[in-house]
Amino acid sequence: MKQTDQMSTMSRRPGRPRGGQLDIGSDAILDAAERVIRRDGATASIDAVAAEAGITKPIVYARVGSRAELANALADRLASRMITASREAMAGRTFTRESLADFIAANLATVLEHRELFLYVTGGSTDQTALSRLSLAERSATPLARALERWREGVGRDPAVAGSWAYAMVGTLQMASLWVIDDTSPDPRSVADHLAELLWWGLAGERPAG
Amino acid sequence: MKQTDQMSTMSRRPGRPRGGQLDIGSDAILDAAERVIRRDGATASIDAVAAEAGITKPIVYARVGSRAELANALADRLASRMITASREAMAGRTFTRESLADFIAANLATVLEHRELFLYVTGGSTDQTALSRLSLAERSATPLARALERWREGVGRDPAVAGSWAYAMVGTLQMASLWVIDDTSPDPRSVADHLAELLWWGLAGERPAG
DNA sequence: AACAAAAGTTACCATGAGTAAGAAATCGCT
DNA sequence: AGCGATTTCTTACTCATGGTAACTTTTGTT
Repeated sequence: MKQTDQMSTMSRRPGRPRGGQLDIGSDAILDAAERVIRRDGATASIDAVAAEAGITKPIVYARVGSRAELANALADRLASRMITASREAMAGRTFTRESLADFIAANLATVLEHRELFLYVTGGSTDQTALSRLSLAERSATPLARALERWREGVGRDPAVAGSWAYAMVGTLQMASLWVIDDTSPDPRSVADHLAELLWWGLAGERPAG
Repeated sequence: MKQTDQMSTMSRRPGRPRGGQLDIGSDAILDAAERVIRRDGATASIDAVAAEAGITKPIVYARVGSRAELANALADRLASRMITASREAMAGRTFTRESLADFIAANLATVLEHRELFLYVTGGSTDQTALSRLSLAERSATPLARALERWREGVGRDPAVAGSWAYAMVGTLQMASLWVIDDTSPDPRSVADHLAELLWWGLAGERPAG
């Protein structure tokens, strides 16, 4: 135990480390960022992330880039978890109003599991441009839009609505997530049912008889 | 013209001003904030707002409060403009799919008129809690929820969906606004038509015959 | 006239993003 | 092997900004 660089709380000496390079890649930094955000909330600083990863700030910049790029990478992770949860909820099921409600509920549940991370990636810093604030949205909306396009073509209806519908659903989910997180809403399952009730008839493309 | 405090670029001397008090209220400060945000974008600082109003930072804090409270007050203004635009678009019309599309288009147009202000109030600073990020949403969602509740009761259907539906519509509008602002979307009128197509059948509460 | 209260500006502090400068290891060339 | 160039870190800094304390001038009160 005479080695001094075993503990993550130890500070390394300056200069190139023995062995040529630290084995801390961007994945480990993103893991550390998630831990810090979960612990300290969405105000987590880059310094705190670096400390959690056992490194210093300039390494964070070297590995993952600026704060906006960090948020972007974390948005990717959160989006892929939401997509995974959605797929599981829909796996092998036909598209019905019930499965739509379960799809929405799965997304709300995933956001609730990652409350602070969601606030971090959607909150963004003030200087984030409109484009960068679309990042999380795009990651979810683009595959959704593709799926809607194919389906609309399949049922012989105009596929041009797909993009708007995908962003509408993502916006609905984001706002509903915020509402649920804030705890002024009914329970998530009810919200999911209500949203499915709203969206189902339009999505299904069926029409009143009259 | 021998007075020295005519120009807004002049700096006043310290101490209580002659006459007892400056005649700059919170409205004038909010006006200044809107000008600065329109000119400099959503990154406008409190100092810049104060300078535009011809005063200094502590006065901004005395009159309107912290940055979050400033954003809140500006959110009120933007929300009331959107509500006004909506009312004008819907005035004296029955609720049809066309009027719904016009309602959505009016909201998108208002956001496009106040592009940077919209980004300022929805973007928020990193430390804003979930609750404060709901502020603009709440202001639009609450009256909308009331209207939906009354209408659902009127047609004899469960009014419990009103809250969820209101937040869904606000979320849809916010995300669509962001997409349209970012200029990667189709033209706003098409987006409005697509969104109306999605939402109309659920809102109308009509059902397929089969 | 003297003093307290009010209402500003200036000057400051704290924090945090991002970067330049310095230190210790490795690599490459003779 | 020896030694400078390069790499890869940490430290230490700059800069911008939200927020506040300290100071200054006018007004009101006794």
